[in-house]
Amino acid sequence: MSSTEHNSKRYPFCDFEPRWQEYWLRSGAFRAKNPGESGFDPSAKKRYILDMFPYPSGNGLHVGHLVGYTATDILSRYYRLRGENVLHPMGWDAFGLPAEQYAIKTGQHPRVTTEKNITRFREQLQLLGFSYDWEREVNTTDPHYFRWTQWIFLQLYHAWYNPVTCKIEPISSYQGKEPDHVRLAYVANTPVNWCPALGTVLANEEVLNGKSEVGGFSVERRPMRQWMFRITALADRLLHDLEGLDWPESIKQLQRNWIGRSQGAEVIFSLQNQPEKTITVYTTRADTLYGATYLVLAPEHPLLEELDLSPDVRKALNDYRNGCNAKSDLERTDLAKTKTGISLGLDCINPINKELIPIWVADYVLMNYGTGAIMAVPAHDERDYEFARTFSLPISPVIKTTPSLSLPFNATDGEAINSPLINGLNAIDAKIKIISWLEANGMGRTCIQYKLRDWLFSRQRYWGEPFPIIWEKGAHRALSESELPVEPPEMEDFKPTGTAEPPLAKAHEWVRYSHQATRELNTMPQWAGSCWYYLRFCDPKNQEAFVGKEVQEYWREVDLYVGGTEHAVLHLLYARFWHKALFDLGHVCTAEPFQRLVNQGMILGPDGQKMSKSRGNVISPDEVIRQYGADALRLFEMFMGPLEHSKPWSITGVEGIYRFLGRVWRLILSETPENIFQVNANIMEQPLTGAQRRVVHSTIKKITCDIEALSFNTAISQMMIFVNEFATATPTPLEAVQTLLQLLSPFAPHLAEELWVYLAEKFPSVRALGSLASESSWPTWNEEYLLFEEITYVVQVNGKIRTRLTLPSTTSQEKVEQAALHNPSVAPHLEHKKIQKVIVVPGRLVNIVLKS
RNA sequence: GCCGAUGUGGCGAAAUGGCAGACGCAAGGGACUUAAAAUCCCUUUCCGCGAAAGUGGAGUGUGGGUUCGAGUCCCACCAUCGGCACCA
Repeated sequence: MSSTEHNSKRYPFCDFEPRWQEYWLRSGAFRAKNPGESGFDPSAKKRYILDMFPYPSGNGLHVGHLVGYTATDILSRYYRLRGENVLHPMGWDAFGLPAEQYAIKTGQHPRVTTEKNITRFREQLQLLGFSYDWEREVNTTDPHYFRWTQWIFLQLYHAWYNPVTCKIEPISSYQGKEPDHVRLAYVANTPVNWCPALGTVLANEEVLNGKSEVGGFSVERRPMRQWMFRITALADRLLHDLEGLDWPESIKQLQRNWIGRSQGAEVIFSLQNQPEKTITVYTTRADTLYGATYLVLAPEHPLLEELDLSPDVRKALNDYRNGCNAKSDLERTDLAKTKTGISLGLDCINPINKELIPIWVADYVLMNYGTGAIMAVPAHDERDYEFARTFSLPISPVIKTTPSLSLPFNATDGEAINSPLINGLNAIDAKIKIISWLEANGMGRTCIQYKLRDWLFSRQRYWGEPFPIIWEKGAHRALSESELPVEPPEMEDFKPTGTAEPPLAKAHEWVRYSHQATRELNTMPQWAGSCWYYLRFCDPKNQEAFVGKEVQEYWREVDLYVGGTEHAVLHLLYARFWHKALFDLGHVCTAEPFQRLVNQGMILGPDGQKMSKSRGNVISPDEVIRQYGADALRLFEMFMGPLEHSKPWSITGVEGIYRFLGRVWRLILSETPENIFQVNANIMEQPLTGAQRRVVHSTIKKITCDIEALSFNTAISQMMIFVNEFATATPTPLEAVQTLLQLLSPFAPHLAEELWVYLAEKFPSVRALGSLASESSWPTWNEEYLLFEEITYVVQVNGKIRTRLTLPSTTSQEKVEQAALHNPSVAPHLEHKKIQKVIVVPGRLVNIVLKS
């Protein structure tokens, strides 16, 4: 190749990068072999390395998406060089709202735009030389894929949670009369998050501060008939099994908070004069029962319909409830500062002391947590305190105060007072005593509550998986497996209907399943496809099962899962739930899907702000690759800093990495006057000097350890040190450069592959290691070669460095100490002082401590 | 308010309790060149003293503590970011 052709380039990446990408693709270099396939090696360790698959948006990828993908690619290539069987697939989470909304705007069918976007995403990923096994590519919108999404839905529909075995079991093991009441997938008519702007309902997890997570539209609560998943049945296992996972503590904590387990008690209060009517409250502070001075019901509490109220109160109540209904969730929380409520003019009886306390209705009590009713202890609860002050209700302390505490305090270690049964006890013992009293008297029991709600699983959309469900005479019925997949109808107009009715209602022919039965009109949420895609990757072409049994037992769980924090409680919780259900039903062999999770940090724009189209600071990989090549982009993404950190993009940083790769190129090749590249005449098959051998072996060690610790930035630093070291070495030992290429090949695979071929052509010894860098093996180091003959000790007096001392590494500690004490730069600092002690850290330093 | 993460040069960062700032960027100076690009070399935490080689001191968000020795461990606080938020 002529250098004029690439005269602005430091090395001809635009020639060899596409060439290697094409070669890898064509030769199937990164195919992972399944058990039973020819070439499958049962002795090789399996390793499943997974990226969170992307939603193929119309904008293409930006450089921030590539951080995680590059990291997993380096690991995959590294483990392959170590002889492991690496599963590293990629696919598309392609159902979803943006495609549908774009379709509505432009009239293009979402299938068309999705197909186009996927093509673009795939091209972009291939431009980076990622070593995905593309034969395993999956697409959630492909009928061959969502057939199995629907199939899994049917397994969950035909299952229930058996509270005796604490397991999910086929519905056939249910002995009761109402299987529809216990199914894991069930229909409920409950208040849901309805988003008028999106024309659909949303899961709790998709609503932030009363706004939709997608688009930020306001969300209101209204009762609708919807499909739900009984995820709360597994709340305890979802919580408990976090312990065994190698996930960032912060993500585990996020899930724990979301599940929100709390242990407390239900206490039964009966109404004065209507003893047959009772109110059950939930409290975590049973020890403060004596301090309850009133009781509060949520405005939606069903008991309110049954109570005998004076006409005035009934009217006031209705007004108040209407007022609450009109408020969105956002308003209800915004107005948190001032408490509102009305008194019912009724009293109930505190079971512990038979005192009469008034019943109030207030919207600071939520119907969807606990029992929708609380006992208010204003002395020791901020909210109750505020409410009591607003309405001049009595406040009676039942925990001993100290000078540092003022009302309301909720001390958990305080001593109970004014509470005859438990006076003097601490909170823990007091709780136990109160609860056992309540249980003994039939007035309450211990109880566990979760913040986690059941998962709202249906959406009023077109571009999603239809449910494999039909309705007949008001009852739902599952389709049989042989009727899968249920494909969405071809429709011209899939705009929201403007009512709660899903767009599929407009496909009149499709809707009619039979003379008597109609199809379910809702579709599944985007999470459905991503709940199990990691299983399909193991066996993507299987026509008989969602994943083959033997294959699943081989690949098991994902060993390393890399993605962003934004999925901390959505995808990661939902997928764990499906996985556990499949586990209980015997379809998978592990209780958890993702053993190790790593969150890559965000790449910010060059301005330090989050990359976004509106800020105009989005960096596209295409332009970077055009100027500097894929290897430079890959290497820079990893060199920027720790994988988990967010950091701003810097084009001069890419420049620096590009220079480094140019140095590697010139270390190995030189250009003839005829503009031909050939192996540098300096490179010779000759032994390393002791010092060189130390550099080579310490580099192997550092890079190996750093890759395993995911510290790619320091691994790259070490390569730079290595290159700086050998740049001036004449002659250059072949072993050094060949090792460098092996170490570099997971990071900058194109360049390493290209240079390896040059070396292999010239030197048979290189050829013998592998005709390609990617076909050689990962180098190993020898600890013996890392030792120095001489060691430089730092000599400190009272912790301050006074001199350095170079001694043979065999020098004994006593000799080192003596040498330090008698050193001419040290001696003046010791004059007229008494030495208290001398600390010698072997191989490192001497600290002389003087008496003060 | 609660929970979690992070705080080190001009910037990205590095440092099993043992030489703070490796590696890279940027900046400045030099070499090569008619010139530029590219490449190579040197300097660059701050404050003193020195013509210079040097040399003295301070320094990892703030204040305490443990230790011969702390960026690293402990306590308190501050700031930034992320999550949750009337969850009884």
